[in-house]
Formats: sequence, structure tokens, C-alpha cells
Amino acid sequence: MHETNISEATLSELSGKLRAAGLRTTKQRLALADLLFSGGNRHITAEILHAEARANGLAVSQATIYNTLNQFHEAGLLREVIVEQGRSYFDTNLSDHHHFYIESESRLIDIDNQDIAISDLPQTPAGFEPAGVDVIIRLRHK
Amino acid sequence: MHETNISEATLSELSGKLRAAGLRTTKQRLALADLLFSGGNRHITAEILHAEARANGLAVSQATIYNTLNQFHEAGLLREVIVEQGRSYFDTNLSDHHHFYIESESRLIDIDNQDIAISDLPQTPAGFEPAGVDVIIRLRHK
DNA sequence: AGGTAATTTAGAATTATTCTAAATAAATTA
DNA sequence: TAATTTATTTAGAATAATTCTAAATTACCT
Ligand SMILES: [Mn+2]
Ligand SMILES: [Mn+2]
Ligand SMILES: [Zn+2]
Ligand SMILES: [Zn+2]
Repeated sequence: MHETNISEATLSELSGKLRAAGLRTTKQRLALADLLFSGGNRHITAEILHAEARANGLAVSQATIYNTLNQFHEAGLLREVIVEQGRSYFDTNLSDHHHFYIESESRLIDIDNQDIAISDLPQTPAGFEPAGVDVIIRLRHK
Repeated sequence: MHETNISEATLSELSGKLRAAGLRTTKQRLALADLLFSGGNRHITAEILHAEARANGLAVSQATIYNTLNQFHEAGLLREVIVEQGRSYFDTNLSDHHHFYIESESRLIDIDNQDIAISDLPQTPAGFEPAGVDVIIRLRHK
């Protein structure tokens, strides 16, 4: 039995992910990576991740939650999604996609790249190049 | 001579705008409205507006800057643009348009609706309706 | 195992924004 | 116009997400 309830296979997979990112495989990072990457894709805030970690019995500080999310983001393991003032969402879905955002529920829904077409892109201002295109369709209850 | 340096014509135009929004025409609102609406369109933060107001000799508190931006926004005189974590931009351009965002300069550039085409919009989730579509093209130095 | 550098952490600090409650100013009424 | 009512402004406190600091702990390498 482990300190955590991560399966042997998942554990070595997650370890590899951390190593590849140049990050040491600590108990905290493994457990957070498991929460983030072992299920389906997720859109998650620091607050939610912290709550989930604690609910799963992991003693982890707020600082580590933020450090880890930022390190994973810098390493390209997470994408940051900015849709509301004040707090950041982190997205485990690294594919080229866009979002619906339901403000009343603070919820993001993926829009596959194939399900949207942006054409006639305007000329990029001289000296700059596109670093990413974010499409956010804000939704309200009908 | 006025307490402010707003022209007679502009003044009555701005007063009308405030009245139409159900807001009293105060010295502060008139001066801020002049900064916001009397030149070309702008993308502005609370901090920048406050600095400009003070630079123009208007004694106005931080609270009033925030109150005014929020009231103008609620009244539909300003659009809010969220592109970075932490702070909001307010946009005087109410036409249907999108944005380039130069993160290194904290600068927004308008993309006219005619210069971009979003087609094949995905089906909106049941029970919801689109409240707005934001396209942000993030730029970095080449 | 021992040495070194990375990581974690509690708690303080920071930043943008909102709130509170008292003073002031605008609008309305008499 | 004076009195009254209601909205606005404001200083300063409060809040909320995030980052920083510096000390303790842990991972990794030899
Ligand atoms: Mn980040
Ligand atoms: Mn607002
Ligand atoms: Zn997503
Ligand atoms: Zn704009």
C-alpha cells in the first residue's frame, strides 16, 4: 500500500511527466498531477484543486497549489484560460480548442477546433506574431 | 470659465449620456466621461483612468473611478474586456469587434468585425443562449 | 549515508477591487 | 429659494486571489 491511492501504472506515467518537465517527483506533485491528469480533461481553479486535494487526504499548502499550477503551466502541461476577472482557470486539454463560458455557474465547456471556423484572420500588426487565439462564447440561461 | 475645461457642446452631449443612463451629472462623472468618450475609442484600466484624471487636475477618489466604470459598464456605455488575470480593461468601442492583445505592452488593438469571420459556430448547450463572443488574438514580438 | 539543491510551507505581503459609513452635492418639493 | 430627499463621493477598511519570504523538509546524486 502507498501513501496515496494512485495505481502503480499511473504513478510511473505521472512520474515520467514530471521528469520530462524537469520537476522532481514529490508526493504533492504526484497527487496533484493525479487529480489533474488521471481522469478526463478538466478546467480547474487553484481553490477547487486545493479543496479536492484536501478531500483526498493530501496535506498540501495553498502556496504549493499555486506553485504547482504555475510550474505545470510553464512546462506546457496546463493551459491557462482567462474568462473572469480575478481568478484563473487551468485547462488540462492541450488540444487546439475554444470555450463556452457559463458565467452564472463559473463553468467552462470545450469547443472542439473542428466545431468552429475562424477565417479571414486580420493582418497581424508589424513586428508581432500570433501566440494564440482564444474564442470565448459567453452563455446565459435562456 | 468652467471648473473643468470641457467645451459647452461636449458638456451637454455628455450630460445627455449620463441622464440617459439614469445617472446624475456630477463634476466627477462629467470629467471622467470626457476623458473616456471625447477622443477616439479607448481601452482603459481603472488605474490609467485615475492617473489621467489626476493629471487633468480632477480630484477624484479611487472608489469613484471604480464606481463610475462599473456604472458606465452596467449602463452599456462601456464594454469590459478580460484578457489578463487580475485587472479589467474597459472599452469605449461598443461596436461588434474583437481584439489583438500584446501582453508585453498590456495593450489591446481592435479587430473590426468585418476583418474576421467566425463561422460554423457550434451548437449552444441546451437551456443557454450566447451572450457574447470574444475573440482574443494574443501577440508576441517576432 | 552525506551533501546539495529543490521543494514545501506558514504566514506576511501585494494588488486589484469592493465595501462601509459619514460628508457632500444634486434633484425635487414646498 | 429654502427645505427635504436621495444619490454621489470619499477615506479608509475589508476582501479575494495570488505571490513572496525565509525557514524546515525532502529528493536526488555521489
Ligand atoms: Mn502561470
Ligand atoms: Mn462591471
Ligand atoms: Zn478547455
Ligand atoms: Zn476594443
